[in-house]
Amino acid sequence: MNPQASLDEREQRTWSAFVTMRRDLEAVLARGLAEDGLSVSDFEVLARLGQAPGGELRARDLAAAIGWDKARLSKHVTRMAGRGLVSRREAADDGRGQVIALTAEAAQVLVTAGANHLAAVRRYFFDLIEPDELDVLEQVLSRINARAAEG
Amino acid sequence: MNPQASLDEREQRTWSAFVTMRRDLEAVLARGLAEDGLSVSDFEVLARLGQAPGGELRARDLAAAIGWDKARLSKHVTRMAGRGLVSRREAADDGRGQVIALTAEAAQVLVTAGANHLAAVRRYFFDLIEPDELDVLEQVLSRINARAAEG
DNA sequence: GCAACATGGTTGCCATGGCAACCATGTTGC
DNA sequence: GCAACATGGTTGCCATGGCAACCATGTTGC
Repeated sequence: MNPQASLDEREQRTWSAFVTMRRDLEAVLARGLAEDGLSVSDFEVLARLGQAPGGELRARDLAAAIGWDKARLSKHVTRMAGRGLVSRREAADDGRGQVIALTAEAAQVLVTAGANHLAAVRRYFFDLIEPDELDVLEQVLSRINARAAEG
Repeated sequence: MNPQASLDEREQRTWSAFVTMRRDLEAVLARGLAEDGLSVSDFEVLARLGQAPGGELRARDLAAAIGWDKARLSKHVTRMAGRGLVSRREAADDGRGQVIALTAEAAQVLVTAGANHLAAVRRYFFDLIEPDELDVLEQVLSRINARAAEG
């Protein structure tokens, strides 16, 4: 049985294109970041820290901001700390808490990698979308995210 | 430095929504498949085999069809075979080749899981997209995929 | 002010995935 | 018909990620 039997032909085509896009766009962006020595996950962490005041965040808040499980963040931060990209210290106001901070080295890496990544996002995404198409995309994305969030 | 500095506000918002969508839609679909005992990867393999004549494909062709590295397929098929979802045999016409086939049990699982997955794809994706928006999406996806393919 | 509960993080276990090395079989050019 | 190359798969190594169990610290209700 064809599991897509009750999608019409156009929907099947679109869904298949969507699945391909998810895979290939991710791959192309990952390759770009890899040239600066970062994985997509590394970059998510660094970019978020870079946006935070002082370049640091509570682990809890960082995890929430990038949508990760706390276990995933804990383990990833351990690896990144080993590479000198982040540092950890205890939270002043909560005996359980950890504050994760960008290192000076990571701040440098982020400048370069961020610029390159941005160029890639332009090249592989925004350059291919007309303004009126972007309107549509925004609408659709917001509906999809709302529904996914409600479960 | 904010790595998104040269995206305008609307682009930043859209990109952020896009990243969220990739993560959350994937997660919601994965949870659905998990209820039928399958991972997204399992389902990709089974669905493709289910579409093939006789429910079987050369490993090489299966990997190409779902866009996987041959090593990834090899290892995943080993695990799936261990769970009784696929079987392996040598290709008649190529001493190097393996033919991967759906088992009878997997064909059953695929009927149920396929229907459930399809319902989820409707609920979390197509139900939220108007026909004219689907046109736009198709166009944009095809451009993005073409560019990602050219590198 | 203490028991019950909530929150923040870490660790272990297991499945997953990328990449390179490897091995075996096929194919090609001469 | 053989050397060089190509193709098809498997394995090893390492990083990654989900989930549950666990431990420590905070908070709440009484």
